Amino acid sequence: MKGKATSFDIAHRAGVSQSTVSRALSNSPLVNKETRERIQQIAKELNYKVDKNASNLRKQRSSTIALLLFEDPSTDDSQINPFFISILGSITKACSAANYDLLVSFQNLTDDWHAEFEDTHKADGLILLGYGDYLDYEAKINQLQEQDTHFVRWGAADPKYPGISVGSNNFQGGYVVTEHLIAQGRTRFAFVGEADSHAPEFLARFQGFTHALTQANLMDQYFGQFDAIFTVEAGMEAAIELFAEGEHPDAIVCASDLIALGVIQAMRQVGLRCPEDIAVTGYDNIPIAAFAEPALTTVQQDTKAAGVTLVEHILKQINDESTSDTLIPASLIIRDSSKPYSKT
Amino acid sequence: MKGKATSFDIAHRAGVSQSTVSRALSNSPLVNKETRERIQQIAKELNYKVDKNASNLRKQRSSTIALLLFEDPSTDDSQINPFFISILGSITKACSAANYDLLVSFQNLTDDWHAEFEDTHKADGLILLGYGDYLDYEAKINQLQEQDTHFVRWGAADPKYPGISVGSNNFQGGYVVTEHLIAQGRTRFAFVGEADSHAPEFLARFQGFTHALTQANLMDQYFGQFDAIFTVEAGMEAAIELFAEGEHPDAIVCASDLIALGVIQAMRQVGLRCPEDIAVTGYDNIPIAAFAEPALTTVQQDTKAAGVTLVEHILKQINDESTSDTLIPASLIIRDSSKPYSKT
DNA sequence: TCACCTATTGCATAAAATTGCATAGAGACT
DNA sequence: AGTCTCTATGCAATTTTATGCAATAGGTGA
Repeated sequence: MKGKATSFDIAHRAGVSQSTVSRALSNSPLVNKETRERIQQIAKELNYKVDKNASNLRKQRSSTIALLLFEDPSTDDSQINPFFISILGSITKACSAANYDLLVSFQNLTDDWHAEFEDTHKADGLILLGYGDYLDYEAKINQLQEQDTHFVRWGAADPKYPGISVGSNNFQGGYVVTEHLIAQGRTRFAFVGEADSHAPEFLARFQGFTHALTQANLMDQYFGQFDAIFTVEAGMEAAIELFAEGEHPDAIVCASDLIALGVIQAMRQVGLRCPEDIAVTGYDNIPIAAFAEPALTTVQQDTKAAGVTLVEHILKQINDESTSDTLIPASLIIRDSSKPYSKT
Repeated sequence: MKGKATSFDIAHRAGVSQSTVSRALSNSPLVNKETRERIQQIAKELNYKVDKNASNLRKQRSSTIALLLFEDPSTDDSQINPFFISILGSITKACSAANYDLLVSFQNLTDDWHAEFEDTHKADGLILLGYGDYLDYEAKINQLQEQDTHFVRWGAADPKYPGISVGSNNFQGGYVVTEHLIAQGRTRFAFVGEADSHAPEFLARFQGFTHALTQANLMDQYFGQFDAIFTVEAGMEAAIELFAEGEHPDAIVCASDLIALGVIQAMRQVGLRCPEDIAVTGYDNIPIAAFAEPALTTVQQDTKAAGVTLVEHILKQINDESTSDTLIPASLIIRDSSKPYSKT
């Protein structure tokens, strides 16, 4: 009774060999239905659970995947991007649906994470999650590839890096929100948010934005792009700089919801109204967006699909099936901050 | 060369036995310094990593702890309470500092999680995280206890449940924020947020609130407590109900930041100003709180300490040291929404 | 010289499951 | 009866590491 029961204990009680127990518990057709049920019954009575370590050791796979989250070291520890949290939720669910466990690790970029997980058989594959240039660590990615480690990374496909990626279609997101503003009658646009290779997500949104403007022949009234990292403060500062120019646009597309909230805050300070004077849009659909004043029009990334797809891809790799880069479409959420003039 | 190197490969190259390799790599003093260094050198060259499964099997412990997050099934999948996310970040760091891995699992309350982790040797201990009444599942907690599973739960100490707990001092948090408002000259108080055993955290905040009022002899001007779950919408609805009574308080203490934002929203709709007419305070210090209009006075829970303490406790249990329930103090963050009348 | 001690190292085993191969028994067909 | 097939089961090897115990070598003191 003392100590956990092993398959031998069950074998003894059932009067069969231990191997039969193992087979019965994995529902092998090799064992007679009645014996199987009897064994399963005894296992339940003894509250038996297979020892994962022994099982993994023998099978040479761990039924575990590791999630490595790379944080922007510039931000506060505790302020993890809510977007990743949301993906995290959907990843855990997809994993448990596939009977996989999930190891989570928040990395700082200096760790030698590249070999730790699959080499030690702690995990069968890795999911790499992070924004922007965490993949500067090209050498490590290359090493993963060389070691035949299974991994998927979050972000846009990039020929610079080996391995496959799953990402959100930021170009399309930037495009649809701009298209929407144009349809509402806006013509003089500005974009707030970094738009360089350092922040590829923001850059893609910006490119979708300019694509829509070009298509609508509005580039001659383009007000410009103003840098801002993804915080409220940065949005305020960028907007103040923008308004310092005297004239103002009638629509501002922002690279994130927090930036947009900062822009609206700054507008309030200089006496501009949203959406009457300037329409403002965000990106991410954070919980507060619906309750901002005015309610924020924004673009929502499908985090559920993102998580599920990431897990699907890594499982395929583990099973030696082929996969390819995937882009997940984003959807427009229309609220008050982009209402047309006429509504005033 | 093919396949990962094992300790036998190293033993072969170093011309020693496998046992010596094992000892050398764990820095055992039993092996000669030079041999040890030579072996470590070879291990590095071969890019050798101990197989966790074999090691765990032999040692009968996994150096892994499991984090079980219980969600409120009523809320959206992807909207995990940011407070828990923040704890999650600090837990992962505390774990990796202690050389433990972290398995994360989001549970729904129907799973039979109670035995899955420690029984299968996937983890040496469990951290149970969740709000309110997830512990209704008293039977399962009791079973954990009976099985001698190591676990710590988040929340207030509660004699009803076995096992130890680590929690935030919600009573003290509710008390200090109320005390602050009193010091600012407010006298007619209301509280918005559920205050029953279903939401023990909110209840404790409420009790801290009434304690402060009683101490200051302000209970005769008490406006009452209005139910609201932790969302913006709920806050708005509760405030509307509150204002329907004709007169209004001059201070509203809310059980969460989102509720407070809803209350302020509702005030704006009926033409009441914050803080000129009514001071409003929140709880949690969510990222948006500093940038709300007005900036929100709130109470911040020390998530870093929370994570570290949870991990400390579970490690102590694993090492058979004794631990006891712990309460972590919260701190007041003063911003504009609680400014005194005089400032108007 | 012998007994004994110390410092290292090797041997053998245990940890708990999975799985290829061998085999027993039952039934069928010649 | 002999052989063949098929199913269900058992045997034994395998996975990799950690560790108690034995063994060896070299030195020391009586």
